[in-house]
Amino acid sequence: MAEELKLITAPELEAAHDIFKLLSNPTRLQILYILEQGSLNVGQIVSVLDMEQSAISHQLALLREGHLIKMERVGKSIYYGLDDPHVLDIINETLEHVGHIAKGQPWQAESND
Amino acid sequence: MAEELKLITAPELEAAHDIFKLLSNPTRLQILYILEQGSLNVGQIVSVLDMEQSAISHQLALLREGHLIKMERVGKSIYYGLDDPHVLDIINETLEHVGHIAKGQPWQAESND
DNA sequence: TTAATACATGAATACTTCTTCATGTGTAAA
DNA sequence: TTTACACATGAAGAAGTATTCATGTATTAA
Repeated sequence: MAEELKLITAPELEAAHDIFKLLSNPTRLQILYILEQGSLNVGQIVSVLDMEQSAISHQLALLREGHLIKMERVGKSIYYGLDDPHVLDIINETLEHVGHIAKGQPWQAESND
Repeated sequence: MAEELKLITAPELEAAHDIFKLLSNPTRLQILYILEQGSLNVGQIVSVLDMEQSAISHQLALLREGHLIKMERVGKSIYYGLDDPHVLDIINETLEHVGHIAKGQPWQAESND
């Protein structure tokens, strides 16, 4: 009957779900991607992504609540940086994965570019 | 000014978003997790996850449209299997990641909270 | 203290998603 | 050709999500 199937445990499922929910948004993906390249303040993130400050702040709050980023006030501005670099491994692995699809290439044989 | 920031390209962003959307659901995560252990028909998936057949079928349709699973009819039943084993790497990496959190372990043994 | 800057946050709205219920479709057995 | 079984699919409602608008808060300068 093949009843020896393993399931994801409830706490792991919930934690994984929380992470994937945070990653399932283009704005948050870009924020994490650029923060991997260095900490930025809100104004810089806003201008790089060319979005409204309020929209960025709301997304930053979600990422902060999920412990994926951390904030640090410096004078009047607030700098954000990655708090959990490991999630970038997940993002980058996914980007490599979809890179092949987006370029219409087969699964392996990345080669040039 | 740090204007040499790299952004995720639009097609990659869209593709990554599509994948993370599919992964940001507990039912779909469990489905992918058990299908990694072997192909199953719908009735088996329903009984393992203990959910309504219609709910499972809807989620299977989404995973199928996203090319993460494939179906094969055998008699009256339809068997589903992974179509993109690479996404399981992403899921498993995430599960390992959250495993540490769920078990209350530090990221790299920084200090004992 | 007042004003300006940088950012956070609550409310409202449009949009998306998940589940359930009802029904449709394909296959096999009678 | 009926009937039963296994599964898909459309519609509807509830719940969650993202953005905008308006406003609040912390910091610095005047």
